[in-house]
Amino acid sequence: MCQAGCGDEKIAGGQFPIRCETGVRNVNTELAKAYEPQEVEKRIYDFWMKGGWFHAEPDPNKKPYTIVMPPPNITGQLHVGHAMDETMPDILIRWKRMQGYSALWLPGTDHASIATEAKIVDAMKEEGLTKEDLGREKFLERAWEWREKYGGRIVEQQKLLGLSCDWERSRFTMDEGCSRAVRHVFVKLYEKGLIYRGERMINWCPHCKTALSDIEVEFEEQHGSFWHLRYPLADGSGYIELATTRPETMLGDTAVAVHPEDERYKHLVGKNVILPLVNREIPIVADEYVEMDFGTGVVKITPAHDPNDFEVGKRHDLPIINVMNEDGSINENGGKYAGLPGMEARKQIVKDLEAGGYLIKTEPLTHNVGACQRCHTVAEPRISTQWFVKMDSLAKPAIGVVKDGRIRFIPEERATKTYYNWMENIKDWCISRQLWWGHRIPAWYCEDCGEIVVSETDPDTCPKCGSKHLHQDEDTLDTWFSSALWPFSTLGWPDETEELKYYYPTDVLVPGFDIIFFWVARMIFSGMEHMGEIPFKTVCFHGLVRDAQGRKMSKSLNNGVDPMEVIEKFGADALRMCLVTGNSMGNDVRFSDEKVAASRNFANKLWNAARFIHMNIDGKHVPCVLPEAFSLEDKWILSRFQSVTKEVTENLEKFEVGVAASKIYDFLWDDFCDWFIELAKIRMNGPDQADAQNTRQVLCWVLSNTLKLLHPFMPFITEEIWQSLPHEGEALIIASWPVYDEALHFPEEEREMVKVMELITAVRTRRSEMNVPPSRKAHLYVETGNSAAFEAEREAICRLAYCSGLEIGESFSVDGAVTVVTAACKGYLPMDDLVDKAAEIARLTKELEGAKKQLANAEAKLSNETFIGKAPQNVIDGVKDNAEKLREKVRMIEESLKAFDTGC
RNA sequence: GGGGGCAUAGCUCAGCUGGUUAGAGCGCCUGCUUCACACGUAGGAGGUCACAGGUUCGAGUCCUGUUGUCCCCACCA
Repeated sequence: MCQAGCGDEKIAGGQFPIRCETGVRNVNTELAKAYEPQEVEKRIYDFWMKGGWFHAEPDPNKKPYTIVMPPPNITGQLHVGHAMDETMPDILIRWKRMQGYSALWLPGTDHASIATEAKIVDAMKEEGLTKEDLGREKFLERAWEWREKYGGRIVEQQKLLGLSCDWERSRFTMDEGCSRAVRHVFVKLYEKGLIYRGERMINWCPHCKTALSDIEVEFEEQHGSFWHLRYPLADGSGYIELATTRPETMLGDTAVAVHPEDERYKHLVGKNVILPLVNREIPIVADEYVEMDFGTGVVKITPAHDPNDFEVGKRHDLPIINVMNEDGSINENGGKYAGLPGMEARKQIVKDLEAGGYLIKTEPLTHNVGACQRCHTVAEPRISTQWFVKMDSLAKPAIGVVKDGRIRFIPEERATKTYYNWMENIKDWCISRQLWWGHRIPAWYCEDCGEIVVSETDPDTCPKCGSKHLHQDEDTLDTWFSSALWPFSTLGWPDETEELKYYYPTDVLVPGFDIIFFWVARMIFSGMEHMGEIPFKTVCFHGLVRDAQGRKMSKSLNNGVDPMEVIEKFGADALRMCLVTGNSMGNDVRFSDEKVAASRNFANKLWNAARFIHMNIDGKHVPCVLPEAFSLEDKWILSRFQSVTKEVTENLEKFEVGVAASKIYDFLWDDFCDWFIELAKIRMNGPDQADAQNTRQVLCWVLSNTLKLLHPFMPFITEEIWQSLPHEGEALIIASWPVYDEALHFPEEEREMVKVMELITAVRTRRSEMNVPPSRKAHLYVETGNSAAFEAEREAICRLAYCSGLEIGESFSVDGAVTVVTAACKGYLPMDDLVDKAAEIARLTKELEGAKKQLANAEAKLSNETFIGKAPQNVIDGVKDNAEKLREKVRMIEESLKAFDTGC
């Protein structure tokens, strides 16, 4: 309980004493010298949860501010990339919440159809089970169990990171509402003719046994072979030579193509060749797709297993022979090779070709091979019946809203170019997957009349023939089909909820660059199509988090960083701060323990500043309000605080989160701790009780308000300390964000204080250069035309510049003294025994040269008429001021040198 | 093949629409058992802002080219 009996209770277990409105506090002993985040973070998070401050409701008196979380996959646990995904928005949300917005930070998880299914299949393998053994229903039961287990774990980890999400509104891409939205969209697009089913060339993963969209295929450089083959002409007049990287596909060859202009082969066009091993007669066709310069200029055409060949096949009306099973093995069309797995077939076919004399040579070749994004199995192009979204009409408005600036990308140029490039060349989106875990396609086939029924509700009868024999399409939807609806499906769409009206469109999205096509682009066209409105106003792309050597984090390198370990070791605040300081949007970030340690040190610095203040206010009546009267340094720190408040707010508005963080860091460490606290010590130990009290109040006020600025970045430690200081209001998380106050801006006093600080630094530097220990004090004479600031800070100068005494005046003549010169004054330190006159003269001469050079520079500028004519006034004034200072400095140095000459 | 990023101190990186003397963290060197903090404090060394041109009164910043490096898209069998 508070000594003053105000009844205020402490947040259980805090290291600091009770919080208290009156400012009277218990005297605290035995505070840990180093900040220990583990205990604090847990307790503070509970405190926030109990306070209900993460929850947002539509409120007509407030402006909405919305961020939806990129839903992490439920495949496992959080990695440091997620920490990046989530820290940035959490900073923005906490900031906006403090600014009084109804700030909604909407979390959730993604069912991640293919990724999750693959994991479950792997896990089942260990039990010796396959999907088919279990059957669809049992498999889905397992999947939901998986979701319970891992979805929950992710949320726990996000809480440890300090995310201030509205957990009550947490969503899952396969929950009831999202599933309804998915069906609604599917039916709507189908009815508009924007979803169709058809037989097309698609990418197929033989391992996952499903179709993939184009962007789910990643090209990897592989070392392979280039087999040069000879196909005999049917008329026995010779051979035609060609080369291939996939000899097994020859089983499905239905032609050989050459370029129509190729003189070497013109005479052969129209003739036939005998396909070796298969003995099928296939034509030689002419097609411009063939590049004359590559290989022999002859291409074998396999329309069923190559997208280009498929096109050639269409142009020449070639038969399509599918020779591959779902698992990549050769099917019955492969004759004697039927049943062989792809690689086996390749080996056997090469062997047989060689034996038959059809193999000319084998060359090594590095080429790009498409692989499944999930399992990295080589993807096979394959003809198959799938569902597609027709893209061209959807892409147009999605390009438009970025072009006209309704949606802004950051970094702008880089992101928009990438986006346009993709959107403008977009192909139809293959959305069906031969998987079980996901949204099942809402299409039913009538077994009697063949009618396809696409419906939001499960149909009983065929609307065409009335048959009851309907079966649902076996396939599920691409996992991104549901995440594309995330910004509005999570707000209740297709219902017209209050939330949807209030919070949509959302404000910012903070995704990684890697999902610009998968997710960002698709949300944009979905938002436009279904809501008629953009899904978000700004997209801030962040870069990749790399390891200390700059390598991509990957399982194979085992260089991934577990954010939970980092939090355990350094604290969540340190991790969060580390992820944003010194970074700019869109650029990759290197992660190292040293970097987190730097942020941890900052937390500790803050902790100790608070500890110092507690040592001075505990047990005393210190309200956290500004005093009536300010000293020079009070005005200086308050004025600095105003500037920082203004700048940090502006930086956040421009999403310059890294710059904002460094400004708070510098202010707190350099200005507040290294200068203001040091100055405060003098005043609080001095005889002037009123001034000592004022000092305490200013210390409290500045720290308390700086905590507000820092809170979005380092929420835990700031809340902990803020609660321990005299404060108004329940919690820092809902305190008002500081607003720039002109009444507390003192530019003149700031400049005066800087003069004093420059003198102190100059003296310290000179002493340090001469290796004088702080214990050895020296008298200081300060020569200045304007003594007010130096007089006001007399005590400070003595203490911080290690003076035994201080005299301030217009002119001194001091023998055997070390001289320091700043822009505003000259100081003498009589240290006869330490003064090496020759060295002093050399040093002063060097300094004079430097000053003269700078002065000449400035004067040259000022005498340049075009500069005066064209440069803005503030720049000219700056140069003028600087020249004036330099002239004074030159004069003072010259004077000192003269004194040495005359020996006085 | 097309597009883009990056190149600034020993290392990792900031540097907004061009504007006074280019900054930070870490590392390094030198003082300091100063009554918040050695996860500290006070100083110091260290940069031709990749290279070559150009625009401008003025360029780390804008333009062109060159080199190195990384990424994205396309996918020549």
